[in-house]
Amino acid sequence: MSDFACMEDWGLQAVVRGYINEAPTTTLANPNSCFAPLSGVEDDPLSFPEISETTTVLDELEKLYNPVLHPVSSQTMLVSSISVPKEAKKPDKQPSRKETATTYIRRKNQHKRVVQHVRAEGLCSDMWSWRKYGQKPIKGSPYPRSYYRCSSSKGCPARKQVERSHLDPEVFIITYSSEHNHSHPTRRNSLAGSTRSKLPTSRKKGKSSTSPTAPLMSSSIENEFVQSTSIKIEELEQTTVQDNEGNDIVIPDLDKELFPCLEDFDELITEEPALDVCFLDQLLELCPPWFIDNSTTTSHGC
DNA sequence: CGGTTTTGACCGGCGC
DNA sequence: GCGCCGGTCAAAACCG
Repeated sequence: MSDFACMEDWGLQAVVRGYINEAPTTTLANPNSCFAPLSGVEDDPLSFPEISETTTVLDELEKLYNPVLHPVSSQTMLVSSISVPKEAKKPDKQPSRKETATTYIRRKNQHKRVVQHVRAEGLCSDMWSWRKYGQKPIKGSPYPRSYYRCSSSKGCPARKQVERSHLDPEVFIITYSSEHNHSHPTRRNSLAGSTRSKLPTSRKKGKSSTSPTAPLMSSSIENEFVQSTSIKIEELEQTTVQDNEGNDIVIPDLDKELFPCLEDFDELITEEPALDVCFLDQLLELCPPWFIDNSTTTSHGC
């Protein structure tokens, strides 16, 4: 029986609110980082304003990014990424570091971190290949956290942490740290070892299966998503979404049609948080003149 | 053979 | 200084 059989009813705001209520000074950024290497955004002075009142801000953000998020959502990417400021203020009278997302995030290796809340089926959020190098039980959460490093290139400092939200097991919290020092891989290096049995088989050497990390979450399920990332991305030649009237709209492969390389696309979406304007403005620059001429001023029809 | 996952041990930061 | 805890290492096993 699948762990995700009942994973249908989680809403965007529920996820984001749940997080932000715990971390009131978080900053939204990079909402469509589905394609992005998730470079750190807290250094960017153009980052979104700080969120204090989550409900209205989130409502507006949702409206703001609807045109962009909808295609992303259709690829099961659900929620924007959240960047935690490097110098998270120590809240007054906060019980301890283990209580909030902000606190446990601001330990060592704090250069650039981007946190995503993604539903299980949305874990195909990047095209890098990752190698799991550790798993730890996290205090306060029934689910362990898995640690991945980029295996696309030797020496790549990129890291990724995946854990399930203890608030809702449907939601995976993905934390990226550091940046890739190489270009996007076109294919995974190897699939060897990536399709092992989901059920934890007893290890031959008598290593105890009573590890505190073992039964808490079937990491093989999580790994399956992580490993299938690049494959799923490769399969995304087109994306079909529905407009307000329920008509299917085929979203062209922007990477292939508009951007000479993915890095250009990454720069666009990481450098310009105000996607609804800046991103599309730059997009328009890349469009042929005849296309712009035929576009209305408000539709951002690209 | 070359890649992966698993998992116990170790290290270092942080709070008390 | 001590203990807790998160992050990483590394050996062993697994997989194509």
